Amino acid sequence: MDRRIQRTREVLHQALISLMIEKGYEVITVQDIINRANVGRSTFYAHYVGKQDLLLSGLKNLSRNLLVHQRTSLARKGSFREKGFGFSLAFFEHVHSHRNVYHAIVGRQSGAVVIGELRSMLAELVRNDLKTLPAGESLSDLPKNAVIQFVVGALMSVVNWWLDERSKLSPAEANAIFGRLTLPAILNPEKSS
Amino acid sequence: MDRRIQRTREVLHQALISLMIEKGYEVITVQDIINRANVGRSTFYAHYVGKQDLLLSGLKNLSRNLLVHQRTSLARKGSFREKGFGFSLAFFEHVHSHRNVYHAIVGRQSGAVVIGELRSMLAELVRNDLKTLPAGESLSDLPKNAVIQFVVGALMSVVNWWLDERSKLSPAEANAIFGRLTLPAILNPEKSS
DNA sequence: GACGTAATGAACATCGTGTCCACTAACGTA
DNA sequence: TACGTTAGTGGACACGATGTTCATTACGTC
Repeated sequence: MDRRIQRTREVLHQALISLMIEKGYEVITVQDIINRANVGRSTFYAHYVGKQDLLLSGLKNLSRNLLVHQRTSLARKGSFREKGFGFSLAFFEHVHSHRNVYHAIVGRQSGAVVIGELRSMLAELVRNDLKTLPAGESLSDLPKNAVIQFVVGALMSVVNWWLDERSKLSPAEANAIFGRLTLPAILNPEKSS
Repeated sequence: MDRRIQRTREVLHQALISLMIEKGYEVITVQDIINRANVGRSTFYAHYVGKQDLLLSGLKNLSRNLLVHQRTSLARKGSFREKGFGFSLAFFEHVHSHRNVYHAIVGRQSGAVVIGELRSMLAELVRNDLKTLPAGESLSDLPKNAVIQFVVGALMSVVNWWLDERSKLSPAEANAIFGRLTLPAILNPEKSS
């Protein structure tokens, strides 16, 4: 691909991210972005239809990243009960290393779009993980979609809290809390031990 | 209070709600609202600073409503374990009777603001309810704020799913699912029976 | 080095915003 | 009922963001 295209897209993404950290996604205008990126107006529209388009194209990376982590985790030995969700630790680590951006995304004043996109991304991962549950190991009389939405909501909530607490805990610790909150509800208690 | 003021505010609220049902909150403009309400532009700005202000003032009703339900529930006899959260059934019922609006609010394309407001409202209620837990009856080594955020997230998730499923279940049934998903995590299992 | 494509920037019409003001209508009260 | 007060009206205005167009220039690629 033409280097000019790569450079332009890269600089636009960087501009968006730095602006999100400063003021939050919602209030950013296309004008802000092209000013920060030092790019012509018509150039922007030659690549993206608007700021939302630019944002979503950036989330593709995250998505690919998490899918890889999930796959390696699923490949490991051990039951679901022992491992928990395969992607969640990777997610907490990703949040941690990009916590500036996430703070702008998840917190107040930002990102119905982003959050919606994140949720449907995570829902996909949760659905994958739950598929590996042998029949009888889960409380399967709960509607599956309800469970998936529940797990995603719990994950977002813990992340939200974690970021608000200035991330005093490590990703692993936060992930453990997530597990303790969600696993009791979806695992069959009698089968334990 | 002057009748003209009451009428103007009422008609503006109605306009906002009907527009939210039609197109979702985000894309509504002040122009839309005053067209629908048939009210002068300057009149709108004499009452509210923008569409968000109008929206939030409408949420006050819901908030008062839920607080009342919670108080009557707390007054009833019975342990937390038996009753669950005092406000949640009332909330599911409120969602059910205004499901058109909630569908526009919770679903895609809408309401980072509304959702944020809802969350902090619900967080307040959850915090109240958790205060009634006698020491030792809960898994208190989990950070309290994490638990609160978790419960709120779970509630929003179940509501979200419930609305997406076209609300085939009754409010009571949805509330039961909510209870089964969240209570196991926050109640001390050994103390049961 | 020549060709093709990307970037530029300036111009433009359009739309929503928020404010202002002189005028009119409706209200509450004495 | 009459009167003073307050709310609503509608048109005008400046401003800023949007999204498109086009002729021109700069840059990669082969």
